[in-house]
Amino acid sequence: MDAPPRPAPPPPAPRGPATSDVLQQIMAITDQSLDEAQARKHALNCHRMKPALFSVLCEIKEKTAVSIHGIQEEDPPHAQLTRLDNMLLAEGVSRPEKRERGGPAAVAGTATPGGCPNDNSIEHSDYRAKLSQIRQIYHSELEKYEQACHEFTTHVTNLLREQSRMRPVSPKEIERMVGVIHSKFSAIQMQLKQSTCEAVMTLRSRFLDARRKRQNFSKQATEVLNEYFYSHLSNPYPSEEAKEELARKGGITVSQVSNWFGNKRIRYKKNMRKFQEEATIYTGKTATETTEVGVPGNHTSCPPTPSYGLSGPFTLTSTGGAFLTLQTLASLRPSPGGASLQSQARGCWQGGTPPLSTTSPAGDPGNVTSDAFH
DNA sequence: CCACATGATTCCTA
DNA sequence: TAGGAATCATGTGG
Repeated sequence: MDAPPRPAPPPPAPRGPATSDVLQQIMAITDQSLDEAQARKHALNCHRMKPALFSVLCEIKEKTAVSIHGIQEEDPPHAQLTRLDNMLLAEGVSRPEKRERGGPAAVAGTATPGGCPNDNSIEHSDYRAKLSQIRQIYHSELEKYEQACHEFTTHVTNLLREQSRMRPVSPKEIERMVGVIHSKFSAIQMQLKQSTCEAVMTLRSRFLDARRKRQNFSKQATEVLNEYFYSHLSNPYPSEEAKEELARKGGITVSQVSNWFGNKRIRYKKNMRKFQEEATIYTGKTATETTEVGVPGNHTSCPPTPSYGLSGPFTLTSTGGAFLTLQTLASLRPSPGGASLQSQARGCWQGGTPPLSTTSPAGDPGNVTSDAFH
């Protein structure tokens, strides 16, 4: 039935027998020891028929390679990678660590007008430290991956080049292999980027977005704010400059100053009786300071908000205990020059309506202390 | 644990 | 857009 395959059919082509001979030798190599194989390899390399055989193999390879080409490539995870990259860039992770304004000074003077909206002094610096940690880890890992990728690529390329002496390996094939390696490594990189993004997000939610996480202000901050508040009781609307100054002095942010004044005004108005004692303390305090420094109403000595002007009501309130009486007095006082700014302001803000535009905090610093004009 | 104090946020208005 | 009012959530003292 089945005739055994003929060992060597005599093909007409002149190189027929030679080819099969070489092939047989190749096959035999696997059965031999390493040294033997090495010697055989060398012999094969020097064989006069080697170039011919090689070209045949190349031809076959060329044909099969086409079908392989179609299979590879065409996977666009680029979109996600771009997203991750953008995210990391936006979070400041991708950048190699940017130095922010003055190191230690940044803690003391955190009032940074026009700064980042989340500039919450200590907490923010803590956040930055953690972010910096993440950044460092990210970059070191990235570097490791890149190095590994490079090493592996070089290794594989060398291997293929080495092999190209034995079998047909086109430069294109090497290129393709390098591409495969790169895509594998970039998949790993993507994972790294993804987990870094997650870490940053967690950090954000823990620090910056923890809205309700609050800390009571330092004593100094509270004092600075209270002093300003009670010395400008007739118009407790600090200008932007005044806020900045208060923020600087209290080691808090401008928005915190705004919050504080907003809360204070409303709580004071709601329960003046409760704040009476506090008012006495601060007005008394400012009074002494006034005599000491000689700049009433400006115990915070904020240059941009020269609330000089021996504010009528303030001068009076500075006598201490007569606080409520003074309020009444102030509101009843006829205003010289027609515009009873202070009574207006006072009447307004305590009466539940916002201050008139004439005394609006948006005005120049001088207006803030409109009570100082009398 | 509770009540109160207080900083922060949200919504609304002028 | 700043400020008022209400509310939330945390800190703090008893």
